[in-house]
Amino acid sequence: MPDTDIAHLTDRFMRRIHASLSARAHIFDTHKVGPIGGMLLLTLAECEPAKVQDLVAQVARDKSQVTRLVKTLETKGLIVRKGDVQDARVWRLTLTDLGRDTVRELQTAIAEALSDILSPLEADERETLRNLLRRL
Amino acid sequence: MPDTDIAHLTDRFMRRIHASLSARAHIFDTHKVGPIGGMLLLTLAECEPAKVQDLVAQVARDKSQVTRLVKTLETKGLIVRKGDVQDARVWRLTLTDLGRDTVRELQTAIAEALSDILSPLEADERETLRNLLRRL
DNA sequence: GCCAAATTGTTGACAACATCCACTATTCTT
DNA sequence: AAGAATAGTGGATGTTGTCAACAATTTGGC
Repeated sequence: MPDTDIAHLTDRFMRRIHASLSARAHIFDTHKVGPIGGMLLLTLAECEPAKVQDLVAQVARDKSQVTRLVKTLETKGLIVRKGDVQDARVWRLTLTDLGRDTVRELQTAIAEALSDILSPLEADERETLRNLLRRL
Repeated sequence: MPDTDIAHLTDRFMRRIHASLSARAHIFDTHKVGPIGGMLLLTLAECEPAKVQDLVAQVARDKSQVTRLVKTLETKGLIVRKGDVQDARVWRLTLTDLGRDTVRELQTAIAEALSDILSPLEADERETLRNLLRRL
């Protein structure tokens, strides 16, 4: 019963991250990728070459949404789609050089924002937070 | 730098809560309050009688959005607005009996969803998670 | 080999949510 | 009393989320 407020606290935490990032979006989001577009790029940097389905699983969004975002990212020249040789249904997504640059910018921006927000926590506390979240 | 994934993990966590709740929304959300409408009711249950501004601060949303949600909650008969005696600009928001019932339903629904999602954590671990989040 | 079932990605339609800005009314400051 | 600040409302617009339908392809049983 008292666990209820965890949802509220998490929401507030997420909102702070979002606000902090969009506040300086004009600096790093030069391609107007948006929050979820950024997430896609970041996860793509770890799953490369990924299927659309991989991204769907990672970012936990509807596949239709991912499809559309992938399309806009492609037209912006940040990623490329190649047909898979084994399965004609799937597209293999990879980052372009431009996309990789964008990923680096995103990573430093997020790191800055989080080090700002997480400042009240010590290093080991952040570690336990990360571990707890990872186990969920 | 390695703190970057905390944002991603938190997002996934929040999405799981949201999905778990909307999956059974048809059971408890009889008045179609929606996620943020529910948040407003829950926080109102703790700040009563609250100003719109209080809710804005608590749920970290734009005030115009809160205004509109408050209006729909009022027309649904879940809350009532009374003019403040000391400050003619502010409205004092209170829950109706119907609203209080809804809050109870929401609380049990969220408790169920969270006990589901938080099941991999022990009780003391949930406690530390809550404490860490609260300090942010 | 064949067919039903499942999977992958795409698209449309629409609702919910978010953001920005302007505006009125009221209070506070000095 | 004048100007700045605050509370709440409303419009306009864009983004994100959800649902359902669809074609193309693969998979598994028989």
